[in-house]
Order: sequence, then structure tokens, then C-alpha cells
Amino acid sequence: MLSEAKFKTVAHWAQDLSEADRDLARRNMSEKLLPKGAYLLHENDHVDAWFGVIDGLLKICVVAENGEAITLTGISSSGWVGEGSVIKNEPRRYDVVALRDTRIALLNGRTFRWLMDNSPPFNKFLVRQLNERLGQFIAFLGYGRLLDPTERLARSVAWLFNPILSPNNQLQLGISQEEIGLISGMSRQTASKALRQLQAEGLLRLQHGRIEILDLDGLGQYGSTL
DNA sequence: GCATTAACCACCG
DNA sequence: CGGTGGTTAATGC
Repeated sequence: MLSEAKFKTVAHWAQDLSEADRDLARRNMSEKLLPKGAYLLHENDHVDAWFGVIDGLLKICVVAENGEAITLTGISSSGWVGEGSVIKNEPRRYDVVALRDTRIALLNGRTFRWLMDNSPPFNKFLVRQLNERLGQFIAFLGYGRLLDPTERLARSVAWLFNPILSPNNQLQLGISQEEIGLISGMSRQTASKALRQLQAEGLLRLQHGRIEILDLDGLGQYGSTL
């Protein structure tokens, strides 16, 4: 069972559930501490659970045919990941790695599916979450490799702070510029240059190993072609 | 020309 | 000290 405080921090979706369902969810949640660099999941793992980030940062990545590791996106505090495999009872199709020490909440698959079968508010949340992620990947297809690196990075960073995928209101995150580069699909040097330009334009502020967002909408629309 | 990798080094915590 | 980030040189698209 997860403590009330951590549950409240991580499971924003539970606010809309009935008291009994919220209780059921909390009783069936456990906690796990991942040291920096540790894998929460490997591709093809069969783990029947859904994962929320209490604090810290995860990255989702896949290994391409040529062996290259491709980072797709990051999951920050209050973000949830892995519902697809729980719904379909399928093995995982990506790796999940902690970018720094990260505290995870786990909801077991049985409880997840029970909520799906019995709680309309939970379903409403799921549709919203899946729709938002679909929007993320459709947008990603649109960017392709066509946009300017600064524009691509601005959008990747904006997704990291998306208020639907990460409903906590935090606009600061401890993440290195190298990792921002990986998430944005570019080298550390190019990411650093893009970040400094966005900082100069007042959209964000850089600190050592940390980024603070000043204008989330501005980042999401940066370049304005989409 | 612009991005990438690799290397070097200075700075921060 | 280790991690982070600024810079540069060589190479590729």
C-alpha cells in the first residue's frame, strides 16, 4: 500500500474516482526505488503492472535494427506509463530506464483491469491519456527530420512538461543537456546550442543539470509551422 | 554549411 | 571527485 501523501502526488487521476475505488487503487499500489541508470523494464518483459513516477525521471527507448539506442520520450513526476501492455496483456515493446534516482509507484494489472471494467472516471482518464499520447506521436511524425534542431528540441521539451501527461504543475526538472539531446534526437552539442538560443529568447532558463520552463505554450508552438 | 563523434578541460555540486 | 557543459578538430551528409 502506498502512503496517502505519495498516492496524492503521483495519482492525480484518482481524484475523480469514488472513495471506494480510490482506496482500492491505493491498497494495490507498491513502491520501488530505481537508482540512476537502472532498468524498470526491458523490451519483451512480461510484467503485469502500470507505472507512475512519484519523483525522478524515466526515459522510454527502443533499440533499432542497427543496434542504435533511440530515446522516444521522457516520463516525469506524476506521469504514468505502460497501460498498453496491461490492457493487451502483451510483452513490453520498449525499455524504460531511470535517468536519475527515481521513485516509482506500481499498480498491479488485476486492479488496473478491475478499474477499467468498473469505473467510468478511470476510463475517462485513460481515454484522455491515450489520446494525448497519440497526439504526441502524430506530432512527432509531423516533425520528422525536417524542422530546424531548435524547433525540434523546443517541442520535445514541451512534451516533457505536458500538463495532461504530467499533471503536477512542476516547471523545473533535473535533466542533463545530453539527455535532452537524446530525447530530442540530436547530439549534446546541438542540444546545448538550441537550449541557449531558447534561453536567450526567454522561453526557459538553464541551470547546472536542470531546466526551468518559463513559457510552455511558446515552446510547444516554437517555429509555428504546426 | 551544418550536424555528428570524440576528445579535452573547466566548472559545479 | 564525478557529472555536466563549453569548446574544438576531424569527418560526413
